[in-house]
Amino acid sequence: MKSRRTNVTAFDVARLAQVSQSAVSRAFTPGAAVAEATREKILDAANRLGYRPNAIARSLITNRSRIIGVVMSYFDNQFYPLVLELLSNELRTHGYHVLLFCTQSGDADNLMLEILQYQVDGIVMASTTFSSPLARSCSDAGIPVVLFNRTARNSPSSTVSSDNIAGGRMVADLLCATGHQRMAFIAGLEDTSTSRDREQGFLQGLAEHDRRCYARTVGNYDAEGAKQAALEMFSRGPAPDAVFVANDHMAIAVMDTLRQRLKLRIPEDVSVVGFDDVPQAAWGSYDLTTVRQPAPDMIAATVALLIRQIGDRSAPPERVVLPVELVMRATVKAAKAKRR
Amino acid sequence: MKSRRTNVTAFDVARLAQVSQSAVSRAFTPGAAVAEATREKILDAANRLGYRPNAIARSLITNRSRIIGVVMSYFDNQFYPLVLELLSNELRTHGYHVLLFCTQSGDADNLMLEILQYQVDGIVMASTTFSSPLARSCSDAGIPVVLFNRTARNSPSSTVSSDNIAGGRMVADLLCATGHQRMAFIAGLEDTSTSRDREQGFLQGLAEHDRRCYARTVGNYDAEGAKQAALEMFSRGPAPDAVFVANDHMAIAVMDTLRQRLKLRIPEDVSVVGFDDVPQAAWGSYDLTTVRQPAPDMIAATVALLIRQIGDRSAPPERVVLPVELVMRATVKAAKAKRR
DNA sequence: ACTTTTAATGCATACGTATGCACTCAATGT
DNA sequence: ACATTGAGTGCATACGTATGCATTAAAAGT
Repeated sequence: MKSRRTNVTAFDVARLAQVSQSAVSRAFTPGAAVAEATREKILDAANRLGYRPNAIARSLITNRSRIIGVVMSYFDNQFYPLVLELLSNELRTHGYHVLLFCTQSGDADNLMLEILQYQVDGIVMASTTFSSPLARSCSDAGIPVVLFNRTARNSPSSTVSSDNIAGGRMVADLLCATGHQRMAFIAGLEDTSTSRDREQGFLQGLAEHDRRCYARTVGNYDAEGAKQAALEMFSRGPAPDAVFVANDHMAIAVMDTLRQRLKLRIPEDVSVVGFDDVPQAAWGSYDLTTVRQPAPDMIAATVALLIRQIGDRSAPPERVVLPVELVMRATVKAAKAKRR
Repeated sequence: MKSRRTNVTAFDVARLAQVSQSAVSRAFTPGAAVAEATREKILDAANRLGYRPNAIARSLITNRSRIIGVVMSYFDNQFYPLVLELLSNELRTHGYHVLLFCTQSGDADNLMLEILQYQVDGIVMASTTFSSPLARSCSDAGIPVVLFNRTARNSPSSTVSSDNIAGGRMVADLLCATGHQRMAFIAGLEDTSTSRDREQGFLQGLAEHDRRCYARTVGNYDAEGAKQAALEMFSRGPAPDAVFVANDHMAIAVMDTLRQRLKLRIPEDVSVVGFDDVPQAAWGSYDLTTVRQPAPDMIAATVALLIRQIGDRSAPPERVVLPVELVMRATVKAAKAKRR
């Protein structure tokens, strides 16, 4: 019937319930001073009219949008969609909602300006970082920022990640303990803390066993890149007998390449280890030994951090690092029981 | 320094640029009447102060939030995350942003009420439907709703899907042409239009070749469910020699189960066909023959539809159906060149 | 040179809600 | 019986922007 959007306002409800607009507002504000009788009268009228408080108007006056901006990319790496789902649900239980921004590398700064226009109460940057000036401007504006699965040195932002260094070291320990000789690493994006830390931990772990990394190529956290990196790595000299790949998404592409293109058996000819423990790692065709990131804990920490900092704007940034766990499956050759 | 959120307003900019607040507003409104000189003066002042228009306040007065509510679930089926990414990007090029709601089946109605509070300009429901009364209340409120990858009979909502029926028929044609004898179907969720339509098309296609469906179980669009469905299907009587699975996500789980648990070879012992063409279908270990949904086209149609209906609230709902394409890979046994 | 049109600008108001303040009235204390 | 408290309520205003209207200045037309 009506061509214009039919906005039922608090005034309409007030008129029907024979109270003031203030009373209506209070009826919808938990903990506000309203008599139980009038509250019910108001809720009744509201239902009758199909009234829902206008979150936009509410945000304007409270200066709280209850919206969290989330910046994310690499959706083809299943880790991130699942994180997004967990994050959305966890935020929802705390009364917050997700305004989503996808970015293909680079324009994170422009994107951030768009986010800020929406007066978000906080920002989660997953698989992305942004320029220091911008980070500072958020900090100045009192908007908490959490870098998820990334760390940054000179940033005023908080950080939630898993212990990538320890994870890398675990892989080194495992491969050494199982008697591998030529252990290689396929890196993700060179400028990400995850790839750097996993590599660093791996190298440290090898060093503790008096070993060095036998070969290294770069896959840029991309399936196609990983395939090329694997081919390159196996195209010269004696082949590695173990490859640590910086994440599962690449590790799976590497496994396919080793098997189909190079006709290698896993783990008989070469062992493969990944990182993240995405669902596909457990699929029958891969059964990939990997390092599990505690996604639910990371999300819980992220949300807790955000909420604390929203409540207290002067709270200092924190850096949360959560423990990882080695998941033993079928892509690492067991140690030979040899005694000599 | 300042402990409160430091909100630079249009008035601050106006004062610095020695103009009125109206002028500032117009400087940021494309196509508004401002002299080029003053516009530059204002933008200069805005930059100096770090001013960004407050989208919340703007929404309040224009009655346009430039936010689209997106409801989505089944993130472990890679099809949906990728759709989400495409959708977000496409909307962004049109000046819209995504408010994301994840739902684990059932509470779609409650969720919708939360969405409506945010005065979204439109709603996309992917992999979900909601109650008719609610659909009607959106329609009454003049908020366009697009059901993505779902169809609904008596709904006032628009609909974008691919031609699932034709897809199912293509699979039937393919399996018949390649000489299969016992062709089976593993369904998704029984109450989804996608599963029903794909099955219906499959059955019609078989009927046209004077064939019937040899066996049928239900996997509920879930990996574990698909595994059980496959085991059940192959546990009694002569095994099927071809299985059409309602989507790739399940088809992959089925392949793993057939190979590892039942020691069957694909396609020598049994052919498998999926639906969607998710990235994993092309992975080396699967190389799954499947029916491709034209995700980019579906997204483009969705956004176009939304924008048209936002512009003209009285525009009638539309039902867009886009063509699918058979992607031949390696999981269907080629026809024997037999003449007798 | 005078009128008519057009472009820029400012003023004032509206969007829908939350909240400080003042007020009423019933309940409690003495 | 009176003072005191406290809970409920309404009034008025503020949040930051967009926009109709009136006004002015400049350009265009004759």
